[in-house]
Amino acid sequence: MKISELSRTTGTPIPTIKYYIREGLLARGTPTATNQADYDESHVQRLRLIRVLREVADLSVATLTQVVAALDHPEARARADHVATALRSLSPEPGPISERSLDSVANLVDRLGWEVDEDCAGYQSLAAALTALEEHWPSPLTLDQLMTYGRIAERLASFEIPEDWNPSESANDALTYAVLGTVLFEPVILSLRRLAHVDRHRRLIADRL
Amino acid sequence: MKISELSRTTGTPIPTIKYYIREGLLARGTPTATNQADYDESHVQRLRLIRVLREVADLSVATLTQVVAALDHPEARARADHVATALRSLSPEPGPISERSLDSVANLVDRLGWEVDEDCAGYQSLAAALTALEEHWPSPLTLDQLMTYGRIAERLASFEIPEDWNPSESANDALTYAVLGTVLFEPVILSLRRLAHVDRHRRLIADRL
DNA sequence: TGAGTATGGATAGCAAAACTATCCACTACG
DNA sequence: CGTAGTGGATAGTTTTGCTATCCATACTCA
Repeated sequence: MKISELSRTTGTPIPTIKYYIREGLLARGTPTATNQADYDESHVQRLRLIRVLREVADLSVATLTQVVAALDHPEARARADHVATALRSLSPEPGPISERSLDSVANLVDRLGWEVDEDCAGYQSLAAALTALEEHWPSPLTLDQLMTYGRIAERLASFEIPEDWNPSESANDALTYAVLGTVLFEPVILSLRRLAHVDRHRRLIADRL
Repeated sequence: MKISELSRTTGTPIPTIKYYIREGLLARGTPTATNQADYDESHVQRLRLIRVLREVADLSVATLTQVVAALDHPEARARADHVATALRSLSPEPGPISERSLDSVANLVDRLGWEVDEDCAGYQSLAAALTALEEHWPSPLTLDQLMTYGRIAERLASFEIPEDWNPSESANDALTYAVLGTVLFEPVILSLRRLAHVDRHRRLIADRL
């Protein structure tokens, strides 16, 4: 497949494709002559992924570099760790983290019985989020409140990854779907929460009259 | 209070403050001479809010324009609508929306018994999120699955806005807290979900051995 | 076979966003 | 009185994410 066809099937301008190649987001085609290279299905897939992450999830090219590094680097580790690494690559380094928040997270994870690594997806960004909360929100979040959030997250996870879930054939596909699922489902959850808040506000105010 | 003090107490450089004023995010000080103006506590508050929304939530200045418009524009509408408007201003216009997705949202809201406006916070962005899902995720989301998400969102909302919740004294404070709470708590929820996913992956893989 | 278009690779240019710096006429303060 | 600070305007800077141009070569098809 030539670059023009790659461009046509993915709807991405040729200069943009060249740019992604320069930035290392997309592999070079296999060269067939000094100025000729061949692109295949894997390029189409990758390019589609890049476009979704850029346009739907609004990830920066710098973050995408991390993501493709995680995808292309299926080292000899357990499958679960892969997913953790891929997901972690989605959030470009978190803000400042306080000791207190880090303790809270450790405590929470312990009490929930989760076995997660300290540098896995969500761990540091949760600590950063709690630090921001500490700093800018009037009342501190108690461990009990955090536990409630944690159990809701558990409920979400067990609903989203059913008991009979099977990892895809290829590890690469598994990672791709983990990444894609994360960025596609998060907006759904957040929008629903906002909607639920609006409804609850309305309800409580109506009750009061 | 002079601008230098405003700068010192909020840690924002003077040129940046001037920039925010130019952009309409911050009110001008009350002039006391041709080149002298007075800033007060409300300026400090607003500036702090701006910094949190910019640095923690990474909102664009354009979006902030919407937010402050919502905050400064407490028209004669019900309190709940205010909150809905303020929250809506947080998500700068959503991507493409399909008919199907819009129907799904209407259906869902109906079945959940929510009474929310079609142009309130979350409604359009949920439709956009579902459209993206339709387009980029292999299996479509059934209404039952959506309902499950919806009920989890309800649980979240009723936990976060307790029965005895009281709107703050001033409407402006209420809106500010609604906005601030939204951007501060969303990362907590998303991080926890990612953590829960990692744990569940690990668990399922462990079970399989 | 040769005219015209396409290709890969490099380099330069561009537009938006979010500041940042400079300037100027003035004022406030010690 | 003089030095530092101020409000307002205008211009410059940096980063990001593309686009556009160039050139030597190669493919395409009349």
